[in-house]
Amino acid sequence: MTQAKLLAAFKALLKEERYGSQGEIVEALKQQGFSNVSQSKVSRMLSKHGAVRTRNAKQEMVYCLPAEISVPSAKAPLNQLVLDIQHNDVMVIIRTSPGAAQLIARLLDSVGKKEGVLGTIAGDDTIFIAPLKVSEIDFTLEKVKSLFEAHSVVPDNEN
Amino acid sequence: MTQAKLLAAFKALLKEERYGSQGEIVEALKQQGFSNVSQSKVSRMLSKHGAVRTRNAKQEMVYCLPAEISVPSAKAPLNQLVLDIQHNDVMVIIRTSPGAAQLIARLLDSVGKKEGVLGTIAGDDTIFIAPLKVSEIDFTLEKVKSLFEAHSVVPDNEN
DNA sequence: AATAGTTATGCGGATATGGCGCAAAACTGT
DNA sequence: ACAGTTTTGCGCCATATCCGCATAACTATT
Repeated sequence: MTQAKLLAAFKALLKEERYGSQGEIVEALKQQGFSNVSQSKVSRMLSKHGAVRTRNAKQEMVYCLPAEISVPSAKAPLNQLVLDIQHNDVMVIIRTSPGAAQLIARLLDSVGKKEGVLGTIAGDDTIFIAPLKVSEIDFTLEKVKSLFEAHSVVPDNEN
Repeated sequence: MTQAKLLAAFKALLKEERYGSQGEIVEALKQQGFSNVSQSKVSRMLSKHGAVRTRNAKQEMVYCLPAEISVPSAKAPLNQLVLDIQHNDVMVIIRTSPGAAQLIARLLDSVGKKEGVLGTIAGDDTIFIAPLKVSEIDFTLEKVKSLFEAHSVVPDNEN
């Protein structure tokens, strides 16, 4: 859905740490083709995601996401524990909130081969995922991402 | 709320392992004063909570809850990881889904003294909680319970 | 303190989500 | 095949969330 893409773009913008007003964010998003963005919507997105206004390297006041949500709330969904999904040619690496890696890894193990996950190993806040086939790591990556990214489509639920 | 009470009563009934049909469950719940229960509702509650039909000690087919929800879903709230809260005179003990103890303990630490939590130590699926004051452990217990038992609805069904 | 730029929010309407009863279909064991 | 039991599609309703609009609140500067 476009909603998920908007969110991704939104977060990416914040990561750049160079937008000083909500108006600029609206502008940037529209530039990317998102038409349904208004200042009030951006305001709400910002507060919803706990964004803060801080000074970047140039001493400008800019919006950014807090480095790390140290402690999620009791009613937050589990996928919020997944902070980042990286990969190289042969494995996928997930960073999680501190202490959540074991749990998330267990979840990944449970979906297992259907999602292209051969196995996982988890520390405190990091998980290594071995893809079922190294040559098809893109498949694994996509499956893993869709599992955690904000309300993805869940296309296959069948045994 | 009555909804929460219904759920609690429902789970309690299943724990007894002596109800062999959905009709019996409806009957038992009505007996307890819940009027808004229908067979189809029970059917949906059962599947939503992953109840299974199994044989009890008397070899009768009865409904019961699986011993342990091994892996929660990605969009389930964190409080669903808390499976049980016990206590004695001097400490509170929480059991969690496997691998979730570290995470939940961290959450408890973050609420800290305000909620009567002096400190925690966590293994894989168990947490020991030291109350701020042993003499006021009831306070701690209540706070901890309310933190997680807000509502234990499981938004988890697919297939 | 006035001002201009920026942000938060109350309001009302639009959507999305989830729960529910009904009834019929599907299933189960005998 | 049958009677009891369970599931499920459908439509309806309650609730929650989202959103644009307009305006109030706020901030920094002068």
